[in-house]
Amino acid sequence: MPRANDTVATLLEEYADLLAITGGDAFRARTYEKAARSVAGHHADVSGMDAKALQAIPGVGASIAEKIIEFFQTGSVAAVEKLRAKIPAGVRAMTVVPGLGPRKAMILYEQLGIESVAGLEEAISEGRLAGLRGFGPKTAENLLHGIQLARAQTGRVQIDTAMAVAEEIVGALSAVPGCLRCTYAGSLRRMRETIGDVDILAAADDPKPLMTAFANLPLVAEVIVRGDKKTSVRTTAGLQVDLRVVPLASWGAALQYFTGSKQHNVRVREMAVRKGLKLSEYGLYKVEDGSLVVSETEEEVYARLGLAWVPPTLREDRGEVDAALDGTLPKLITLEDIRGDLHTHTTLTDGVSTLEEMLAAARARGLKYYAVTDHAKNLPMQRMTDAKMLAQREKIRALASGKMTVLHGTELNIDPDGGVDWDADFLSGFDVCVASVHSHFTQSQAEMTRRFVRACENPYVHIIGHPTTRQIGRRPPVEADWDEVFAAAGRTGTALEINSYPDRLDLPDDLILRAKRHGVKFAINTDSHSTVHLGHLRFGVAQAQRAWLTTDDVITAWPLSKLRAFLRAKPRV
DNA sequence: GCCGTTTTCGGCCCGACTGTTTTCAGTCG
Repeated sequence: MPRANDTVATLLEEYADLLAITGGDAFRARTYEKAARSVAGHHADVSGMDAKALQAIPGVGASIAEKIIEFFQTGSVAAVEKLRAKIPAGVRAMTVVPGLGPRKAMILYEQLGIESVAGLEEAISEGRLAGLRGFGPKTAENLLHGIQLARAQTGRVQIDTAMAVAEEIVGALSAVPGCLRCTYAGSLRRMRETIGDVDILAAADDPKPLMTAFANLPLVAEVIVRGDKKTSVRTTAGLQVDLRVVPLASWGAALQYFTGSKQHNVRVREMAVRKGLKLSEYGLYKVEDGSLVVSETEEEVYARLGLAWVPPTLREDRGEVDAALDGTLPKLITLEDIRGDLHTHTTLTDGVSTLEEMLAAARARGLKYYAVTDHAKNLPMQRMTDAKMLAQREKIRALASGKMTVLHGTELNIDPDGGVDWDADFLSGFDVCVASVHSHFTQSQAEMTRRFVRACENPYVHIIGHPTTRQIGRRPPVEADWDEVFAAAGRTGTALEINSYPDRLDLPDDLILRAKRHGVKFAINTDSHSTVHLGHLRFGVAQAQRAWLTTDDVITAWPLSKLRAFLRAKPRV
């Protein structure tokens, strides 16, 4: 089950959207949005909290606390149900289309009766929007483009969503009597950035109890197919999950087979054929007499083919089979190698956890160093000032103690020309500066490239944050000549971020690979806005693995002294 | 609806961009 806080946050978000669509007080809608973010980022579980405890959460007052309690007691909230009855779910769903907000969605519904993305697409192609106030030809064109963008994402979910489902199922099935082994495989084990469906693999002598337990899990909405070897279900959130049960003797071969990727497996099976062997999900066999060679562990299967065991994150047919053959697979960076985080926020800007809470949570995770990098002043909505920044620095210096070194930094805004928020004098006061693009996403490729190159050339910019600025499923990456940007980063000693946030994962793995060829170093950061986001680090590390990175490549895996030397080297550019 | 060493009422994250309008509404970060 999802975290109770996330369930509540989803409900509050929906209520905020419905308020906005029905044209209620905009500030009221925003209040619910804020409360949703705050609840999602709250460290303690809200289920079972009383009104007093709930109201201690910032942004939650008497009314929202009451609704949360009502939700846990009755399973629903009357106020939400009332608005749900007024507005078809499809109207809200239409606002996933970029450029279509609540006001326009409501106009489309009221004037034309449109209540789905498909209905909107049809209406546009039939020209039915013409004449509708506020919907000119350019708007229609932009909406069509937005629909394409939204559609490209359908059917895939963010990696954290899939992981939560998979870990819950593995946990539940592992407890079933007779279950000998259970784990997730497929694209989730390879840690692809989004997941189409979840593959669960289990080993048992008798698959029936596992299949029954699986089909009866609380998160299962529908059983799609049910058999002895395989059962497929759809979860209440619409995610397809396949369970395959194999004999323990086939475990290794099955795990290898169901982890994929398809292209990787094709390459591995070619190796088998050349050795007079045949590889299937049941094992590695001799072609001549059909006798079983090995099948119990993945390591054995790879070894018998003359290959080193290939980490799942590398299994994409990007040269890993050859590397496994001649023993040149990299020693991949792991979660345990990470020593620090250089991009995090607090309540001083848009975080929902205080400085003290963030530091305590980071310490609890055993980080050796941690940079607080709240937004800089040129992002107007953050209302940052020089005085606030300096006051935060004083506070950090006063709080700093113990085994974790706290660095004071900021997340600068790269303006359209490549400049940043402050002058050299003020910038020199920071221990570390991340610089990110937060506006003017649609510049030409040449302008965007120059913008990034100039930012790299700034002696006070140590890290470029979430370089492509994409938001998976919502906003495409900006267009730049990445090789030119990477060359500038390499030349100037500017690290590029691997942002671990599940809807960013930015740089993506293919661009990390390209950047590495230019000698670029990387910072795996969480961009945490709450203590619970610190756990996203695993997803950033996985993207780094997929790009073959080792600890040498990642500055946040370095000891503090080496990191400091890297940061100090920058102003001499 | 929330919140307060400016306020228990009256603000609230502010500004830019876009397409549409002929003075501005909606969307976005």
